[in-house]
Amino acid sequence: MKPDLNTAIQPLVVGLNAVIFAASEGELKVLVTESLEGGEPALPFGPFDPSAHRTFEIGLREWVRGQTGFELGYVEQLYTFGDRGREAPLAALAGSQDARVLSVGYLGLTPDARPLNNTDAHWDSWTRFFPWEDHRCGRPPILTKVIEPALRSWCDEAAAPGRRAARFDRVRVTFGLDGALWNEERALDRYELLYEAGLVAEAGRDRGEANTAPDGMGVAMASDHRRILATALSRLRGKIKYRPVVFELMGDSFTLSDLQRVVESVSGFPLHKQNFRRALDRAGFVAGTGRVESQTGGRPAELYRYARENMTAGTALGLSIPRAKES
Amino acid sequence: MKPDLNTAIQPLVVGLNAVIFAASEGELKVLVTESLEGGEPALPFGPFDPSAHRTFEIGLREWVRGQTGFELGYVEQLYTFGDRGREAPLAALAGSQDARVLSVGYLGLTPDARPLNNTDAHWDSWTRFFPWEDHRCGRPPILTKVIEPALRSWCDEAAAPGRRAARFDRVRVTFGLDGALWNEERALDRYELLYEAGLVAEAGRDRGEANTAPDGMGVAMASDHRRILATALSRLRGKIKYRPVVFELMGDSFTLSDLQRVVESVSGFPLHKQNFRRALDRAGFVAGTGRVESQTGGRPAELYRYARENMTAGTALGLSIPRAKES
DNA sequence: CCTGAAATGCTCATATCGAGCATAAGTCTG
DNA sequence: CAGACTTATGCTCGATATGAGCATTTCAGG
Repeated sequence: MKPDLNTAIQPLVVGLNAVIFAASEGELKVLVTESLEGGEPALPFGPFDPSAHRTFEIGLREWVRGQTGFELGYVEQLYTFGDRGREAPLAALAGSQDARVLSVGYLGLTPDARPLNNTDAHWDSWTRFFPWEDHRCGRPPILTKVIEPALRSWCDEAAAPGRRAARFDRVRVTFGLDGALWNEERALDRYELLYEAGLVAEAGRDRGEANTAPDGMGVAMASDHRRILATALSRLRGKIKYRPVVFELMGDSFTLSDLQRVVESVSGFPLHKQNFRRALDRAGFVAGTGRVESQTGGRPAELYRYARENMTAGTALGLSIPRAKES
Repeated sequence: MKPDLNTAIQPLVVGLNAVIFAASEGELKVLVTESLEGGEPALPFGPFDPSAHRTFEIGLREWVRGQTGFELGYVEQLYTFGDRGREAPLAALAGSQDARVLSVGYLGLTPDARPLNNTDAHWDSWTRFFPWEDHRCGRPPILTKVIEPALRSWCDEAAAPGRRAARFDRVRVTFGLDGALWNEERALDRYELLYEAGLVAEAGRDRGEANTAPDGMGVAMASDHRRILATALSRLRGKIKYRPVVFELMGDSFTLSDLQRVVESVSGFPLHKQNFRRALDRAGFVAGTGRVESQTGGRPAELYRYARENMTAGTALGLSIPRAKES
């Protein structure tokens, strides 16, 4: 086990990918750019310049500031993507056809979808890319009508009966079929399974084959960006339950319904309002400000703020997500 | 936001670091090597060769197999470390003094601490590196006698009173002082705080200054390897609660006490035996095999196995960790 | 056969969770 | 302006989960 660090033979290029989420009007939005040749939307992507940046995070914040004109708040590293093949569309841009492109994905959160001083980029709802993940108005029809049957027949395509059973079991847990529960945190697993089954456009594209994806399976993204986005969504959905990160998406003051709408938009599920509020103040996450918001269409709602000061206690740091039964 | 991917000016080298955990005799062990010049133990480290390896994970599994002669089971990416300065001790080994070294850290789990066909590497208990994290026999004396007072005076050293309060608040939540609870998942935060406060040997070493670390603060590791190890421990401690990963550390059959000892060794806390068992079978994680283990020193214990088949149901995927009061 | 050591079984008070009814306080409509 | 409608907010109730600890079982060893 002696370290034997050879200098890489194939050139390596390292980039930074950012999945930047913001909430606007109770919807979780993601920053995407549409400038690539292929016409496919992409995530903001920037080079990592080792001579200029002391750390990844500093580099990331710097080019986000430069490109969009705003400052990132919460930032966390997601994953480093380095599979061969992912570079093809990007290496061309880098000018070095033969370079292996690694990219370090970051998740960034910012309170509201600010206007951008750059015209290629815009805020887009994540549901455009993962329509099957949005259960706020009940189980999405695409799941029942298209995805389930397609996955079942994908299972049957497997050669051996054992492999068929294994495939089906995976489908079952991942998509919550036949009595299993839909786990919103499994967004990445679902995307990967759909990719494997050839049900998203990237699958055919990456293999240079014809597109076998049905209609309605969301918008394909450049390179493996939709996978990175799925990683970010999964991570955010999980994190929200054990760290008070939602508040990074909220402004200084908000109504509890605003907060609930954002959490619903993140998790993709409708929540039980009263229980959500009970959990909130049991945990001491928020404090009332005394002011009210009257444009609610009903009784005015009190404005709350994030109670940072309470968070130092040994209390739970996560939000409970009490799902409501139906939309 | 046009992608503007310059080829890096400073050479980049990417390595893979593995934190490989195994359980042996109810203790969580980590694979370390002692071969570096500095005399400091290090984590297994291998080059990532982009021309040979299609993915990081394949590369990792391959050199672990080559170096140690065994196959990794569960593998998960931890974090990519790329701060400037971390490379100094490693670049020398790589032969390129000026290269920037990134390393992708991986966590690997394997059922038991197998003998190695390589003599530099050996299995070591993690407690050697983080003695303050082991609360199985009560709060470790080093915390009360050394760390707490040192951290309190570090807080007082801060210039402004506001900064003092901020420091203290951080210390308080991180180390569970003054009524706050000790959260075992914060192992990384604790290590980072100790580093900042100059209480671990790496702090002085990295700044080229004298060692200000008190005795008993665990064994320093090469480069930022102790930080990587802390990352892995934190991740494992968290993961164990919401994915059935402990079983990756167990053999085919085990007694419930074996399982409990491993969980205790991971979390660093003694567990309430009866409640631990109740939680286990409520979740359906394990199934009895009918066989018994008689070398227990008391009533023989039934041997159990991991009930993979139950895991497909929509049940909770995490282990509950019901702490016992005292050792 | 008695004793100590674990393993295993069971109970009880308390906290938490899921569900839903009831009331309050605005806007909107005729 | 009254009544309908909408959203906010308060509260209750039964089902479950959790923390704590007592009791019983089943072995090894003297």
